[in-house]
Amino acid sequence: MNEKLKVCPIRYTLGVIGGKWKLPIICLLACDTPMRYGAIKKKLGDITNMMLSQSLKELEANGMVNRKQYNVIPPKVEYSLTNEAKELLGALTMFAKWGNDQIDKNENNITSGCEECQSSC
Amino acid sequence: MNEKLKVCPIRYTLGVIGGKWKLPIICLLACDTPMRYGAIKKKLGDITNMMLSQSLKELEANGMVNRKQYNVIPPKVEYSLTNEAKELLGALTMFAKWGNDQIDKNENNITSGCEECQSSC
DNA sequence: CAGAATCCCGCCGGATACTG
DNA sequence: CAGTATCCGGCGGGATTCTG
Repeated sequence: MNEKLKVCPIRYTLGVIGGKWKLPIICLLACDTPMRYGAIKKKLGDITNMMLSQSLKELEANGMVNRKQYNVIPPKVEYSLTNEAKELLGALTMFAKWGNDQIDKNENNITSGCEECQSSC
Repeated sequence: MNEKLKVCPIRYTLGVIGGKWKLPIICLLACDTPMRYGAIKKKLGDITNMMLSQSLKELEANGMVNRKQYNVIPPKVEYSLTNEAKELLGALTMFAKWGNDQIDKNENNITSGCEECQSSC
């Protein structure tokens, strides 16, 4: 992601939101209320500290999340979506709609909530 | 993809178009002219037969491409996008636009064509 | 021409333990 | 509370070879 290469913009986008956990995190933060590290972890349920901190770090590096650190003890850090990230939500909604249509078409007895991020996605 | 699971529709969508080669293939076929196996391979350049046939097969299984086989010798097979796939192109365009904006923002001396699929994506 | 079969490697992501 | 450090297995994808 940080090399200066000619790259397909779609693949660039998928690189930013790709991987197993970034999308669920973005969905969680889409509610527009800053969330603490522990709260995100609790919502996602089975993510490890390793994966969560790494995913958040990469999302931050790509300008997707704001990290606000309060210098208190015990530590408190809040994460929220950047405006750039919010601009992606529209496209994600289209993906969700398309995905739902396909799921309904292929196998017509499926419930279509987002299990991982526990939200509407 | 074929298990009957509650699944996030966005992740379902990314599952369908995910992987290294499916997106370039879709971009190629987006021109709306059916393409032969060999033509796709030639355009993509460095894809192996393994990856191309596997990607096409999975795309077909997920209702993304039509496979038209002419029973002649030597074999001739043409691939094209299904209507379902075409419904995704709008969302892909949004992804491309967002990706371009980000690329321009982060590193402002980059050309933004799609190197892999040789098309406008 | 349009693939299938096999073998193999890198790395994404998981488990566990530790810390300011 | 909010993370690091280290080790490790599985699997996505590549190289090569073969065929109807």
